[in-house]
Amino acid sequence: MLEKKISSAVIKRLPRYYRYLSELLDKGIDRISSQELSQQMNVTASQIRQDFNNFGGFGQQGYGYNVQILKNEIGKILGLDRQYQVVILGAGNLGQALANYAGFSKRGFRICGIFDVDPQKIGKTVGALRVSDMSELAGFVRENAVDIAALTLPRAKAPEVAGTLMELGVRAFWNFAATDLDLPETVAVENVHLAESLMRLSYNIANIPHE
Amino acid sequence: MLEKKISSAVIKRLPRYYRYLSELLDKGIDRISSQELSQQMNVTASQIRQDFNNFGGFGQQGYGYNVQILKNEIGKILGLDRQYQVVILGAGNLGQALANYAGFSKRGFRICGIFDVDPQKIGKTVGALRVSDMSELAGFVRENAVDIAALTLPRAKAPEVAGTLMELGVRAFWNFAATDLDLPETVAVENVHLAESLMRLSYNIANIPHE
DNA sequence: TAGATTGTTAATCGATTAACAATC
DNA sequence: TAGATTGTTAATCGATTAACAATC
Repeated sequence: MLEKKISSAVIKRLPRYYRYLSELLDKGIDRISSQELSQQMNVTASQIRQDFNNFGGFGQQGYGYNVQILKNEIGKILGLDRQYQVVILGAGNLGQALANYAGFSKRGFRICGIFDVDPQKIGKTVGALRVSDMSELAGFVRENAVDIAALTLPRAKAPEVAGTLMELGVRAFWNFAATDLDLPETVAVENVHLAESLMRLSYNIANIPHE
Repeated sequence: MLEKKISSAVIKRLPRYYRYLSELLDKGIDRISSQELSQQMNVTASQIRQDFNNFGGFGQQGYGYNVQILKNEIGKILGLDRQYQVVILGAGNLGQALANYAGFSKRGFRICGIFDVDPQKIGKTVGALRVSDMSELAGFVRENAVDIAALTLPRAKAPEVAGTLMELGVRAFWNFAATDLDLPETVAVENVHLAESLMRLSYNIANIPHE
């Protein structure tokens, strides 16, 4: 790709735009200016226009933005115009919660397998799936063109399992394990470190303004 | 407080330092330089020193940092030197997963209640807790000095429940609902928007370098 | 003392905001 | 045409990196 590199600050904001645009659409609003949107989202209108213009400008002078078009374009940028096959590694509480969450499949993220090493969990039903033995993983990944692996297993096991998956061709990791994966640049890693999130919250408890 | 305002870029990095320092300590390493730490964490040594110096400098020239002391200091900054009473609002998959996760209580976050409106769920056992009826919430919060509310309920209900909790004196919200809460500056809000995290991952799938 | 490494100032880089000409 | 609002350039602000004097 020869397009200008988009800064990660911009990418982080796109899903939030997408959410607000979806809500506007649900309310039947089909047109919005950067000014109005900035008030609803609590950001500057300037930033909104700069962000959208990274991708070529979806608005029209004197009019604003068409909500449906803008939402679609941002969806395409985010890769939401296709399906993804997702496997979950680790059938603990969090893995089961992800497997049961219907919202993901609605957005094109199809959870097609869930794996564990614990004989107590293997065979158990989670949502529409049956928990498989980790030993069946390699065959499954080869047969099912898996796009994304969600890692909801103990942090000690995460790097090794991620490495195996990478060798099997998986190119994206949604990492819930409390460790950094340190994979090559050619794979995508998105970390969700809940413990770190909770620490930021406790920091803010002690530092909220005016107390 | 008269201390210099710490930028949120710094705060976001503190929990990761804390994690690395904990791991070093587990390995029996009791001393580290910004240089060594920078290599392990993949950041610049300069940034590490700048970050720590926001809080007064915990190192010693010619020596580096004492891992135990540094970890303790960062822990204190993050507010990890005390206990927090946590209630979970919404006993769905995610609420149950949080309630069952032992790691939080190890760090001083004591989950003391879990609430739902669904009669099917009320009375059910989750970890060591029994799911309570949302109608008992007000009394419970008043009696238990609740510090943090984890919101794992549908986004449509989140703002109203958060408002109620705020009136009851809760000053911190760990928000898993796919919406912005828009509460006053005097309360702390930490958002965990899993759907947005997944969208960033799918963006990166289409934009990993060299493909 | 000599060597190492911090604390801190200065330089650079990047992101955000402001301003306005272009244009629907 | 007149008014509105974008796209885009320029100005500002803040965060990161580099450099080095202070000091253990």
